[in-house]
Amino acid sequence: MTAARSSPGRVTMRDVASVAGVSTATVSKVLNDRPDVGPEVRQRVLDTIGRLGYRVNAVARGLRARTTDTIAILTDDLEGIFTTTLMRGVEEAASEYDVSVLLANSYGDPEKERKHLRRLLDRQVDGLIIMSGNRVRPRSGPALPMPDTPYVFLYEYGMAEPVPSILPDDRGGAALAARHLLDLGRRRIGFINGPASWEATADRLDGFTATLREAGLDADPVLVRHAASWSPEDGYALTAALLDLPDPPDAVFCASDDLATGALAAIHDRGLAIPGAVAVVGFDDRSLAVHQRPPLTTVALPLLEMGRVAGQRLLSAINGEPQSHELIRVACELKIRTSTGPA
Amino acid sequence: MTAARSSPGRVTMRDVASVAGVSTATVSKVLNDRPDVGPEVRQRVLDTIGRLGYRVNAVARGLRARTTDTIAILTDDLEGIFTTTLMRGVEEAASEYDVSVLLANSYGDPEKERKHLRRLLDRQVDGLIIMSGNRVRPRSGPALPMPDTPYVFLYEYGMAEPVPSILPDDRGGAALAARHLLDLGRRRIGFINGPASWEATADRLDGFTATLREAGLDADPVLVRHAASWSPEDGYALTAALLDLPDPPDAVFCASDDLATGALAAIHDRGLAIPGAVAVVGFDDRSLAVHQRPPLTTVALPLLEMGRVAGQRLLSAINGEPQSHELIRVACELKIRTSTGPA
DNA sequence: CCCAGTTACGTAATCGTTTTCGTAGAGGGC
DNA sequence: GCCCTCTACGAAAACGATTACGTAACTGGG
Repeated sequence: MTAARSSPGRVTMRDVASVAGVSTATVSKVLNDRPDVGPEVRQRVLDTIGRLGYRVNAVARGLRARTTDTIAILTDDLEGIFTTTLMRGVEEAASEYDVSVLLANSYGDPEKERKHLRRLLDRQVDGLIIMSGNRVRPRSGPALPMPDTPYVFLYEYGMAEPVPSILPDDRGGAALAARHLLDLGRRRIGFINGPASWEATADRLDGFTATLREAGLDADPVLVRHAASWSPEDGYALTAALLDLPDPPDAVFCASDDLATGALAAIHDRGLAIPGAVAVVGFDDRSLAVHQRPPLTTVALPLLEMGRVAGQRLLSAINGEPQSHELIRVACELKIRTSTGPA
Repeated sequence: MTAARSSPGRVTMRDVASVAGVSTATVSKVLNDRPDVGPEVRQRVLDTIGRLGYRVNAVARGLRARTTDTIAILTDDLEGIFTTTLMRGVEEAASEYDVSVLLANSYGDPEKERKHLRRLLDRQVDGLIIMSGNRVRPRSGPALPMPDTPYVFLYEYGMAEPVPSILPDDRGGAALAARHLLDLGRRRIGFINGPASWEATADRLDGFTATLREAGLDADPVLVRHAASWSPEDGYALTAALLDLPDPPDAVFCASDDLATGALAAIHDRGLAIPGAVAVVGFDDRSLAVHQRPPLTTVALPLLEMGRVAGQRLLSAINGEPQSHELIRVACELKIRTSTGPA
């Protein structure tokens, strides 16, 4: 008279059906909130489900319904600084829709990437988030043709052709920094940009100069430098060079927190006050920014939000909404700390 | 005469079978390397698979074969400092066996954790890695009963009852540090431990004192302190207190890199040479360790290896090998940098 | 009172594999 | 030539759900 089970397997839909005295079709309808099932039968089925502890088998459901409620994140650097936050955003968006997230790490090895991709497609994932650190080499879509599987590129620069993709608003972020410094009364603002080979640097430069121009003052070309790398050492050297100028800057905007770290050191070593004599703004908002002395004002990459947007966009594409191939830029946020302030 | 497909769906096993002039059973046998299929038929099937671009449907296979070749990582802090490296280790192990990894993040919310767990079990994952930051509250297994699903706890302290779990060898790691300092000729070694509420601190203390005792000198109780937190500030304060002693230490071993960072600052502020007057060893090997001045000698947590071991252990349990409930400790490694050295 | 239209449920096909048997034919020992 | 054992394959039944369709019972309008 208890559960009608004897085999060691999990309790299945047929068990529920037979105990509740209905057909499996009805049980399925109850589970999926179909309208054509009476209230008392529905309740009876629900009760039996509870009593037997029935849980749907997502694999069987996936086979029949041709959807797995699973998306995958394909990354080439699982340990990258920005990776986890991006992933968290994606996971949050997916969780809201009861979609699970598969993880695949390629280490940047194209062979491994293809292998993972094949395996994911074999697993019938409903969609794909393709993510990597800032790669420079141009790409033109997934490594494998995926006729029916939607995808979104996340934080991936240098796409050769239009694909659905999510990037930070580098231009707007740089503009935020410039306007902040202008608002504080700084007028000679230096800009230490990253290596020109990085696509983001062009936008950051553009946002910077455009904002100065709007304020009526042209960016002094001598105050704008491209670093050879993103390292603190380069930040140090280029800042030192700026300070040696006959007409040195009263503020330095760096295109990364690492560069800004070097800038802080250079200014400090000159015996100049921060932000008194020279204000400093970074970019990225890595955790090191807040631990600088003084704590670094910086333009935060909206990583969490980018991940969320990527997830939402992918899920809406999965749900059949028309997939645009446009590039979406997510706004950066200025984190004001003590490395800037009234002169 | 080309592919026998007209419907828009993927090419299926039946298509391969009909084109190759065999039954689906035979195709399946070829795919799974069963012995009972002749060489010429096998080749013919293989060729057709290649020509049609057939790929197995893992969902259907999973339904029938009752195994999904998927494990899940359940974490409560996706953005934790140690999390990604642990995950990478798990992913590496899984990849070797062609097993995919599902990711679930609970933010430490037990309700969310249960919800995720239910969903994962519905998805018929073959096994579970349960992972979190160093949690203090005692736990006694998964949040939900999982009759047939193997699991391994990874980097989870304070388990109330024996469960399969993986931890770093805290005792051995501390011993490594102590022996290193002894070998360098240090004789008055201070130990700044973490909060006593953390299970790891007892083992680290034990490894430290045991090593001193083996060397014939007892640890001076006055040189052993428990910090109230793991913060650099506490490291600074406690180190300062040790240095103020009438008979101050010639080396300080800290139970975390953060504590050690504070220790370095305190020693530096006293105008004492590092490692000349006082040597410093940390614990964890976070990336900040190498960026200290001087670069910090530290006991590295074997995170990657722990992840790998957890993955391998889980997979072997999945493959039917008897699952022991013992706790496995993975050896730490001493990273010698310049904060230690000849006196 | 009849009949078309709902409503509520069941039947059975189906999703794409794996796997258990069954069996035809080849081969071998005697 | 008989029987028995392999070998190589196919037929068909799962696996556990979803869903198109069929149909009995009920409804209400005329």
